Amino acid sequence: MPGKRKTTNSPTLADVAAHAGVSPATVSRVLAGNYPVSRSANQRVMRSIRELNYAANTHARALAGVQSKTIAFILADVRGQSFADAAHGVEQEASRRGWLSLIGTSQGDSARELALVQLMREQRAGAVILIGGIANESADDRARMTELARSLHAAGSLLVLCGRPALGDDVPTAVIEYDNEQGAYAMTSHLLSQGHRRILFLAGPERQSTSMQRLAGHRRALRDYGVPDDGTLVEHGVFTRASGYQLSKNRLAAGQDFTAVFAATDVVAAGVYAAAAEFGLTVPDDLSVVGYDDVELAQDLRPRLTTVHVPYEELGRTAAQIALDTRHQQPDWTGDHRLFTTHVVVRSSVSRLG
Amino acid sequence: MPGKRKTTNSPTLADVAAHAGVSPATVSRVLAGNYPVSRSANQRVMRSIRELNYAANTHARALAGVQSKTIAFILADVRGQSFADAAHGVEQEASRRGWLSLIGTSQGDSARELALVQLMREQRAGAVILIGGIANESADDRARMTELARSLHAAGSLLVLCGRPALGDDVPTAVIEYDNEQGAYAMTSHLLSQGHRRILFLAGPERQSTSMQRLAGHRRALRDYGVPDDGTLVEHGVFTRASGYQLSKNRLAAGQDFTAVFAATDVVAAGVYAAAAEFGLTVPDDLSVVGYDDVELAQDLRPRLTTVHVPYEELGRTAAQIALDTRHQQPDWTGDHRLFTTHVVVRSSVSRLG
DNA sequence: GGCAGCATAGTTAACGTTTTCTACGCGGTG
DNA sequence: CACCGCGTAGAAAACGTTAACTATGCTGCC
Repeated sequence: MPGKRKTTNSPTLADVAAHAGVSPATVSRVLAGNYPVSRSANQRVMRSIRELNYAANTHARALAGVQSKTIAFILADVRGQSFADAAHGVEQEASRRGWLSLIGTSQGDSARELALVQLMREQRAGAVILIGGIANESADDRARMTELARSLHAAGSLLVLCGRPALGDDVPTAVIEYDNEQGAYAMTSHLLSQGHRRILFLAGPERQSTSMQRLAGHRRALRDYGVPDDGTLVEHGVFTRASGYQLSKNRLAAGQDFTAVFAATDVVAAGVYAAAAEFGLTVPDDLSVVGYDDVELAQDLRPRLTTVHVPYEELGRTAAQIALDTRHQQPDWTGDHRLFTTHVVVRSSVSRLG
Repeated sequence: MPGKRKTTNSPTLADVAAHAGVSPATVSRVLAGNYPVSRSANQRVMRSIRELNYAANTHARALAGVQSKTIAFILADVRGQSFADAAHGVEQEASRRGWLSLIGTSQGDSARELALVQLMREQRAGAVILIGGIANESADDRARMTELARSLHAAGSLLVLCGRPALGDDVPTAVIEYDNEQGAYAMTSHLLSQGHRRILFLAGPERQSTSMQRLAGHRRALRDYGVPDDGTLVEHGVFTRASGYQLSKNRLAAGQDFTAVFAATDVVAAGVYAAAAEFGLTVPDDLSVVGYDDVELAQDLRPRLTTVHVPYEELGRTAAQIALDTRHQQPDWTGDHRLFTTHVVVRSSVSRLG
């Protein structure tokens, strides 16, 4: 017997039409609701849809020319609290408008990120949001990303940089940033004003944008205060608790030649707390510790952590808003740029010296 | 002048073909690599693709019959550490195989979850993974979810329940669970063995599956030890730090008639720590506290939190594996079921009484 | 020297929608 | 009473791919 070609099939619009005794066009119209359809036809169609348990095929729909309402976002890792907050902002705003979110994780790798953006482009995502800093981005990587931004824009989509520096003035992207450098500057100033002169800075990866910006802010503050900065008080690691623990443990084992630690991230600071405890040091009496991000954890650490507040969720929400609002711009549009501010949240992890 | 219909357009496969001076079929073959193509044609096509910056249209591809390699997962909120861990497991396994992840958040709402599953079905996702418990699920909701599971399965996709009880024996779903009830039983037994008799249980929402299972385990342990359980030592809230703080603060203000608190979640326990501190109570001397989940935070709380370990990331990874491996089953397939075990991690937040 | 068979290439019919175009009946109007 | 317009319906042409057929030179072998 001649069977159907495919074995597993969902009912199609044509099936519904046949079942309801109308044409496919009518079913489509009932679904879209943008064309007059008689009461009786409408009812029959709705009934058939329910009985056949019909689900429209998004792919066919997209091909036929309807926006697919999918937004993409790419971040290093969903497990980081700050990333998760930003992702939540994006997702919330998107779903509030009935959009679906495609997600990809880059592990902070530039090549993988590029590949993901290309994948999202193939999916015809309405916008692609890049969340957080990126590491080891070569000039070539930047050129390719720029090209992707242009392609996306030409296709009526949009590349959005969230928490990351712009690609260039003439690149059609939206960038939603926060003042990373300024936040670090303010924090180091705070430490300095409390009398600290030897501050160990626990940075992230050497060539990671967020890490570099925070380190730059720290250094500028040192310079402005005329505090020597010979680079021996900077350690590079990754943005994890384990890294903060290991790095500070090593330095402590080698002899404590600093009175404060500025961890590039709150979770790194948590690692510092753990190491300090192992050496019998109490925070902040024996060692002051500060972080960056102001995630919930900062309030659970004892003593509560002094840190820099970053409005991650708002950042994500704004990114989604801009992404969804400013697509389909003029061909010569060259971007939008928002800068959020950060501020120091003083809690109890810094002592006053002298 | 007669312009093109659409204003914003990406180059199509036909454009590439024209540019390279070959037929569309040849371009498709070069891309797929499943058919012999001459060296020269191949090169010309690749060159044209690069010059035009071509990106294949996934929708057209999917329509023409190629699996779109998209997996969907739905959870209550990306911000929870345990959810994030599970999501990470899913995403990692998916992307390792070259699949993309669609994500949706339900805020723990059953109706919204149902709507999301339907949306994912319309997207023709290869599998739909539901992560974490669900609240207020009515019998009707369950019936509708069952129907969706069947539709998904009939279409060659699959519904996967991760960290949530099965829908029924004859429903074609994969379920990846951990022993929620047993973990709570073990934890309460531990508290009991340390001499605690009056234990305040801080549960989640009244009709939330995870919360109910944990509470059930707690109660069974109480029963087995012959400890009275009149329900006055159970409070319902939500799985947040704020909820744990408020609930325990209220009870403490009313007079402390318990020696230990079993928080349904580690972050709830963090709230308890905060409240205890406000009342001048030290953990564990004045009050023992335990949690559930064993997220990273448990190690940063002071004293370090005794809790129940749940392998969230592995749960997520396994869900994705099963989802991707066991699609396209026989029509009469009725599911897969995995049960992970939990165990108590003893740290320093419980004192020995008597 | 004819022809089987192989390596390439092009044609064309799907795939499941949406969206023009047409088409048809019918009530009201000049 | 002819005709216009309106409300409703269907036919058919896209949309951008893939894959099943055809088609066309060649190579080499009997």
